Amino acid sequence: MHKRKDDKAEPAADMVCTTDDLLEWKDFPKGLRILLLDEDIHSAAEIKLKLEQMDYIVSAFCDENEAMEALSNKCESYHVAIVEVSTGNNLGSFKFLENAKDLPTIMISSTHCVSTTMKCIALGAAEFLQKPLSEEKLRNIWQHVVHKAFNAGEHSLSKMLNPTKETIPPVLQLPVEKDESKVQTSLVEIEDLTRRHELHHDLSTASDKFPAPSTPQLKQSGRLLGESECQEQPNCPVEKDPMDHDGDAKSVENSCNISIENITAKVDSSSMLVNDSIKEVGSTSGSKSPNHLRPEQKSKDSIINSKVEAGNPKKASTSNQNSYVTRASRKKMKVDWTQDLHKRFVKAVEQLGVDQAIPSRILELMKVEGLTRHNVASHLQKYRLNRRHILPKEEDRRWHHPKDNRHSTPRSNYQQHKPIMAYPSYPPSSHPICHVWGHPISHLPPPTAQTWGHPSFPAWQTPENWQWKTFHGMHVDAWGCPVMPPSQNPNFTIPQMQNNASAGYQSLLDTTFEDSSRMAMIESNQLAEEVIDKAVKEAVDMPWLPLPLGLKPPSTESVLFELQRQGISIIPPQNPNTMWQ
DNA sequence: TCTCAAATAT
DNA sequence: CATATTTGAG
Repeated sequence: MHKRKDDKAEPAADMVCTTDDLLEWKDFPKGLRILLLDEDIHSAAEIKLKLEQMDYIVSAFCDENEAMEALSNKCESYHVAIVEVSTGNNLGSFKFLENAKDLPTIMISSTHCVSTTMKCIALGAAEFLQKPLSEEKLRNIWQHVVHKAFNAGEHSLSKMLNPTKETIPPVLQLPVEKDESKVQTSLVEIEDLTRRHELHHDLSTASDKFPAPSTPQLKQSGRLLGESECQEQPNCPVEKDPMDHDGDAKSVENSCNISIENITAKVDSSSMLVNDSIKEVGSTSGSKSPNHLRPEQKSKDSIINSKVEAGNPKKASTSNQNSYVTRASRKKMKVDWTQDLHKRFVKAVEQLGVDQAIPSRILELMKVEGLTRHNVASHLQKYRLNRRHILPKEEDRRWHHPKDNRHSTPRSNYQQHKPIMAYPSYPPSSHPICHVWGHPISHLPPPTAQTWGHPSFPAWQTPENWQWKTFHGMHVDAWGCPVMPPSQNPNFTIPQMQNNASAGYQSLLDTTFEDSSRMAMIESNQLAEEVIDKAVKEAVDMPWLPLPLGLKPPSTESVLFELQRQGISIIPPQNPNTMWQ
């Protein structure tokens, strides 16, 4: 965000219009000013003509530099840009695109190239249209302006209503949040706005109204809304800029604060996973779009825009028509506990100590925008439940695998191993376990930062399958037990993993013997003298039994010597040879 | 506020 | 039908 502004002395092409402007704008799309850039003069003329027939005001350019110049000079003059991407002028077009950061830019091309499209979108293009441009497509471009205004409007409205508070509504806007009111306000306005435009465009098809741009859009933020659902999530639409809100005491923390949305985004780009963290309960397709757009795009308002961009307009149902906004605002969000989110959760829990982990604190520590205490509480409930079920077993298993201790991290308090004395299997949380093997027990927040893994990507977890439902064998670990030393690659095989059920029994068998003897050793140490004495005694008393481990039969010489010492010089004739053999 | 348990949604 | 998450009560 900030980056953008600093980067290039952006010709304040920003916010060409706001919701207010739109409200004032009587016959809205009419008079929309469009900057058209197409190197092909004919094409340019053609498009221009079409646009003008729709009462748009068009400034056509065939030269990219001219266009850019125009942009920088009279930036305020355009509401939207349409830029042609031909195979020959790729670079130029992109340059323009990059330059027109704050101007909704629609890329057009006669060639269909996914990667180019991707690139455009990634660079912040609002849409990518393929030639020939249908009238419908062109007619719809005004929607980008609305989206733009919409997003900006949220900012300003929020600001106005609550200058000190978050400028931007939390990504996840829940009904209970205080922000509700102001958001609501903006929603109402927007809704009103939409109504008015519906009147104007009465004749167009329903899908023309609100449904997004004509081209199926990528959800840059990695989520798709239900196809027939509202395309925008008025209450959670704006990209959170950590620095941008919450100027108060929390500001520092906020640097690592993260919205659910952002978490998702990060995951998306880093692990190629697309997980929606929160989605509308009602939204139809939970379809995950496999789009991994480069981070660059984040700079622009792309995240917002893209999110705003709806799915397939053709599917837009009539239900959109009335109060889609209102409905959206009411919609309950479902928190999807992605591995990332869960990771945060677990981290928080561990920091607090499993014992003292309560929803409110966890929530604080997690620093996830929009997440509510309820959400956390719920998850905590499940978390505890799970541990209750799984840990005992796990402990049992570990009880037989003392050596595993070597790898367990101090933090994994609930992975602690059983004490020597058997005790009913309770969740470790209910009683701090004393460690037999001398491993540090810290259910308390380790003072030092993340010692057991990368903050955003603890290694102990297989990203894709953090949920026990997916890989039962991984449950315990998946539930956040840092069982392995930090590693660079979250996917590599971890020793601990092998000891989980999922790894099968082989490893169990493999280690049993060693573990047992290990145990024996330890016990021996503990009872050192007793044990040794006993062993010796047994050996002496019952020479016919195999000698205890570690004891060797005396040498003939030493025996003879001892006998002699005791005054027995004559060895009994009875099979002296077999006596010790 | 926290927890537990029932209700719901996927 | 099972599981995950929300909702509601104590």
